[in-house]
Amino acid sequence: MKEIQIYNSYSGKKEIFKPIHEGRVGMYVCGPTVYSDVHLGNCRTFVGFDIIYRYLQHLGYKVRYVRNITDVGHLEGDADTGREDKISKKARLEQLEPMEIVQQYMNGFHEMMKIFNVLPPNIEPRATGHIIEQIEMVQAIIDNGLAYEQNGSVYFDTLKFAEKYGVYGKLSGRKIEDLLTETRDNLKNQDEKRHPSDFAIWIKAAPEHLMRWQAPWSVGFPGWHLECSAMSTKYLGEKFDIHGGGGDLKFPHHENEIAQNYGVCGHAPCNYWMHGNMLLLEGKKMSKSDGNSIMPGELFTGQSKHLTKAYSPMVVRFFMLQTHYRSTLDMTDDALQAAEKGYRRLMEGQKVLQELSHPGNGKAGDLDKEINSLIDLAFNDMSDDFNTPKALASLFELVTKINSLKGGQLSLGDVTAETLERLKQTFNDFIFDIFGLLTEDFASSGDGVVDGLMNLILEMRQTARTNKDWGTSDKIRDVLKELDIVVKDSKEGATWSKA
RNA sequence: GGUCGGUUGGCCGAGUGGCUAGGCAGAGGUCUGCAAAACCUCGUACAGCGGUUCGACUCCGCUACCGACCUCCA
Repeated sequence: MKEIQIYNSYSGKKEIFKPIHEGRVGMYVCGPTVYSDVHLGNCRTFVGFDIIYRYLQHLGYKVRYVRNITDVGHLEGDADTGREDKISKKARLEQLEPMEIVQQYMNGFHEMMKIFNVLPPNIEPRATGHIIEQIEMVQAIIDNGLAYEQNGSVYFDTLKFAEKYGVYGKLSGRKIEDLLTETRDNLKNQDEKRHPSDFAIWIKAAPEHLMRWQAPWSVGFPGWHLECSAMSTKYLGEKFDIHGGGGDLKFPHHENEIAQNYGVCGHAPCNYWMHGNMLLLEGKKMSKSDGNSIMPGELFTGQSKHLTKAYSPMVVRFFMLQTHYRSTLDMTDDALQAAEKGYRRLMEGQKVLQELSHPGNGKAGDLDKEINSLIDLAFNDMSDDFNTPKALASLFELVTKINSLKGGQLSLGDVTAETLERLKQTFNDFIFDIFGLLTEDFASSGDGVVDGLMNLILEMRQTARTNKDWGTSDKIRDVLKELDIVVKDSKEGATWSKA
């Protein structure tokens, strides 16, 4: 199997990927909290890990991909004062059952993932379905002396953890000494925690709190960080390969997750931590709570002050591929327009390629070699920490070759049949399997009537052209153009597409 | 304030101690009845100031600006 390198956020270095069990990968990615509609920033993370999932599978790994749904335990605002779970709050505001809220937004999330052609995970566990496991985990942490109970709530003892293992803060680059000195600044918070950095793993429910379960300490609900520890352990084991999520989850979420796993079994949950970078809008992180966000729906309709036109889901997906997952991506209308053109060029190249047929007796010269090395390069780039923009660059260079082969600037006689076949296979693999792009048929409305009419019109225009009746020919082209239909003439005849 | 990251041509975005990223836009050309498409050629970009080096956009330091995290966040 091809060797790949992964940037490990925990070590801060690229490392050669070695799965725990040969040929298999266990991957856990933090999913959304379903208390409102997903925005585009959320989508970027899941598209990013979708590509990783797809590429690992393409390489032949058997991947168990677990992505959770957070449907309880995610506290609003300051956990010390607010004490209200996001779902619960939304339910109260909207006078709905919490599960109704969860269902509504979970459905919306799934729909959006489908629109972006994000593959569903193998397991999509929900926090509320794993309360027992979480309670057991709390108990285990208490038994190991790393958590304490206070008035029915249970807190993780970060100081003890830091003393015992010395790793608290490593993922997010925090220093334990800083945590210690924090104490005096926080005396004002007359809360139940022994130390400000301690965090709740079980929370006693206030009387008005809707989501609640019976536990040894109180009737309450689990802390946010706990679910991921419990569910990843349940489905992937105490130690698995890759844990991913958005970069904004590093602290406190992932840091605390690591602490919890140590608290239960004395070691970290996974070997590789991967974090996707943020999607920016107007140079600032896209964030719902700051009001700086675009919803996918706004993008698809173009109904946003940030946009001049609508963009299709695949254009957006392509747009995301043009940037490495670890870089921030600034979304602008200009950039989307460029992506749209690029996406179409790539897909058109793919179409042209698949229509090429080899005349036989091709020779393996420089062109042949060049094509093969561009293909190799594309795979090597993907294997180097999933460098999609670089792989894409190679594909675009190949698109130029493909167009030249079609246009006659290059000859298929200089390419072997095997190479052409390999090229076709590579494009299919990359575009559909790895990048997960879908064809948006610009040359068809999906409506047989329109296609039929268009064929008729183009035939009539061809007749006019044959008779050198340029007036008629150009009129047809001009009128179609006003209808946003572009006619392209070539040696084989005219084709059309929507602008 | 603390920690970390970034600053690449008109725009978006890779990457490298000396060798073309790529996409979009722009200029010229080929093809074409014209146009579109396609193909070819082109701009010679790496925040600023120092340093290391035969050589730095790439390494080091300082400065400026931007961002992320330190609260809930993908």
